[in-house]
Amino acid sequence: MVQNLIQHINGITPLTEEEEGIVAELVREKTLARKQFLHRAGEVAQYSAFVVEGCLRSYAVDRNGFEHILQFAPANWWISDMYSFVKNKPSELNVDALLETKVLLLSRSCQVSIFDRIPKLERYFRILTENALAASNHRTINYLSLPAKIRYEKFCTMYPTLINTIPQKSVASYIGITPEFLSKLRAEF
Amino acid sequence: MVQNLIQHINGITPLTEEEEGIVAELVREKTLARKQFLHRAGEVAQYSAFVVEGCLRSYAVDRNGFEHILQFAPANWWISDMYSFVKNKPSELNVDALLETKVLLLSRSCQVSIFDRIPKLERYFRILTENALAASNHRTINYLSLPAKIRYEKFCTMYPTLINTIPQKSVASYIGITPEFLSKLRAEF
DNA sequence: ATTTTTTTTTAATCTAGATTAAGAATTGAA
DNA sequence: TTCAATTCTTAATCTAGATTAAAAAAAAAT
Repeated sequence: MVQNLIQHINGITPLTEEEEGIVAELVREKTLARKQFLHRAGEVAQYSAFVVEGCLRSYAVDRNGFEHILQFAPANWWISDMYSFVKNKPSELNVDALLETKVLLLSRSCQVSIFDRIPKLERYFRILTENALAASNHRTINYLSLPAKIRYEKFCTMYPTLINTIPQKSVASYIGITPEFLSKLRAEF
Repeated sequence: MVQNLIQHINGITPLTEEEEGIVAELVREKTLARKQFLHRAGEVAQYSAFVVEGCLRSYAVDRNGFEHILQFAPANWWISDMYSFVKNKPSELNVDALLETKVLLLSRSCQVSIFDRIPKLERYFRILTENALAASNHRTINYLSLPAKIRYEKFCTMYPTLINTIPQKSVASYIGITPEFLSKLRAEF
């Protein structure tokens, strides 16, 4: 389990064996059943989760009860409610499991305290956050400038694995359309 | 000029006088005329810019020639094409000045090399990037779950200063509607 | 295996917001 | 100032995608 995370970190900022040991002590393993929540809207997000196996999602529920997915996290991705996690304030996102999922949990206080002991980890998270921001910007531009059909096609090429593992209505929620309309788009091949 | 940046950094990770001196040597001052480009789509973004005075914007141009604004940067904000700046690849964004604007430029190579000498600066940028990602996530959720009228109202309360300094069509572009439709929304008060 | 729940499809109708086109108002440049 | 360019408004028409409703299909749970 922890080995997956260490490999991921080593791919960005190689650690010494001692540092690897410290990382292993910082995180806590957890298995989430399908539909089990990691974080609920209104609470303060205590943890950021590294997905070892399975898939999580974060999403908001609007005033009409519709869900809007912000992020999918398949294996080797981090997920949290960044706003809540960083500001230590309650926020609007839920995080739950789309499938049975194994995660490693890192609390914000652990994370922040480790940055002084292992600056490499501050670098690791700095780089991950830069990448996430670049990806988020790209998504925003897509959303502003492309019609639904092309957003769907791009989703398929971007997340080929997810297409076959998560329900189609989740894809619709992520790309910002209704499941009925996605069904219609797919019917046109 | 540089003093504005140093104050901004000190608000997040206080620097020693020596460190302040190093920062001052790293950045380059520049004044951009209204409509002057800092970065053009298709080129690699060499610089991240800290706005001292005025306002920049980043935007993409779609296949029909329409502009879609990703970010405004008024005083005390950083702006760049994060994807291009970080990956050192050409990207799809333009950055130009909405008004005459004074900026401080920091090259990626300078930035990265300074992280080893002054880890506080890596922390500074890590925190800024976390905040930017949280804000970007919030915008995505708004875009997925709120109608145009409410997105406009939120924009007005979020950026009260901008409303009176930038053209209304730029607001429309940012919130993802046409200028004609924004005009119609405003007519309903 | 059977039942229940969830997901997907289809189709008719509706609407938020786009498009097109002109004129009016602002702004900026010379 | 005056002229040219840009921005804003109004109004008619159009459309991508939403809504509503039901039935069909698939997946979970028992």
